[in-house]
Amino acid sequence: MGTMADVARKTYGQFCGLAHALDVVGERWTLLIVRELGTGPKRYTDLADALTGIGTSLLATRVRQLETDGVIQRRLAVGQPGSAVVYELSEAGRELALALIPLATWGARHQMTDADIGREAFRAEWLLSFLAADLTGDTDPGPDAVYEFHIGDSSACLQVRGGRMRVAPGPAATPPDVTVRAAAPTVAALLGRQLTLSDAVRSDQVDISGDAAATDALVALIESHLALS
Amino acid sequence: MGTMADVARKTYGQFCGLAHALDVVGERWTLLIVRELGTGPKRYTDLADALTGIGTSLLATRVRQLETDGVIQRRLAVGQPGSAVVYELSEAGRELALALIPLATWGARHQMTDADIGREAFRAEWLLSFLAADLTGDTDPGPDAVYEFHIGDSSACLQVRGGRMRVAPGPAATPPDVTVRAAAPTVAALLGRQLTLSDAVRSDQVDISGDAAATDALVALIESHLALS
DNA sequence: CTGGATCCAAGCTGATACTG
DNA sequence: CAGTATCAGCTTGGATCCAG
Repeated sequence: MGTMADVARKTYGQFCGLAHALDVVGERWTLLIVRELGTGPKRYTDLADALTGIGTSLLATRVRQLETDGVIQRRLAVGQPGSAVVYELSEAGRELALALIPLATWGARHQMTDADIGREAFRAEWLLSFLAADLTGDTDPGPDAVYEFHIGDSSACLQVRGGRMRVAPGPAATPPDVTVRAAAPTVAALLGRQLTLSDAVRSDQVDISGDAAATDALVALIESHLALS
Repeated sequence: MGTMADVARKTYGQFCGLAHALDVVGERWTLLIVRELGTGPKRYTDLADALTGIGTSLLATRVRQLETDGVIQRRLAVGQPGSAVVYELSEAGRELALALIPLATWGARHQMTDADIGREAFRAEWLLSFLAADLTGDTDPGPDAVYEFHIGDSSACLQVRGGRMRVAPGPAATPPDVTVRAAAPTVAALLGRQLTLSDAVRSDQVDISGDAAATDALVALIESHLALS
């Protein structure tokens, strides 16, 4: 008789785009799964690890539902060590991830204070996705380069290539052009405008090293991000 | 000892804009309340009426929480008949409403089929907000005019003024320049591209009457909306 | 008209155990 | 590694009735 999981999902029952979107991605954890997959395919345990508190059972349910709704796809990764199955966004899922950027920006501007950073989980790629999203389109991203960030004990990298920015979790695959190091509270102070980037660099709270031209471009990018956020 | 309502709300505990946004507006019904207030201040019963199924107790809870989070404001309406208290979006709330447009657009494009319209609740302003949001910026909205829509038994109007569009529920306060009438399934067929606007007009499934120049502008608006959606 | 109170059902958390 | 199964305890949500 199967698992009997389809007992008619609860919907808002409204002929409205927002209501239909929320019928699919409005439950707890669902949009955070989409966010996680926004920086590339991930395995089940990667998701479980990033989403502290979700519990294996609920994660399995959410992932299954997102798959049947066509937002994500299950795929058998090729040639990788360890187990093979990864989840990745479908085309619709990638569009959804883009549609979330304004919401995330709103949350960062109105609901996120630097006081939170001490108590909360933190991943460098969460901030970088942000910076990248904010700057895509309106700003010159500078020359092609790979920037590697180490914020607290989390690292992520930002690749600029042909005028487009891309974020990936973890250290860069190839040696980065620029490496940035900072403590999480320092980043919080920057975001909260208690500290300027130039002051942080001068006082060694932020260390930026590598190719000079790329460094200058990165500083300009970050400063324009801070200016408009 | 009061109501003991503040027993530490459940949060995702992540230093991330999206997670913080969802901490505030991620619970069931919350974003639909924001959507409802996006077309102007509403009374408690207006909200309860639009949000079929929410239940009075939960609506009160949500509204209270949104108020303490600074998304909406309670206000005593002046000189109106009946009871006085209305809810309206704060500045942060208006920004949130704008941030929801891409999500609503995604839902409409990927999760909403015309087959739903028969079973679902429907309000003309839900569609119009959409059209207005989609077209703001990139398209010439045409001359100043008031368009009144009657779709099924729901009506709403679209005001174009100085190049800006505004949507309001219900019939227009002043006599409209153009009146549009259609049945809900006809609209669904248009959205689903089973029917073109010109065919619908020719076959009297859609009736557009009023000022000729404004009518032409409206047809152009709707067709460009349908083209890009 | 604006909610509060209440009761029951459904969903989520957290922990652990187990399988291919 | 990638899940499924279970299960107790708690939190949310739904539905109905009631009060200022």
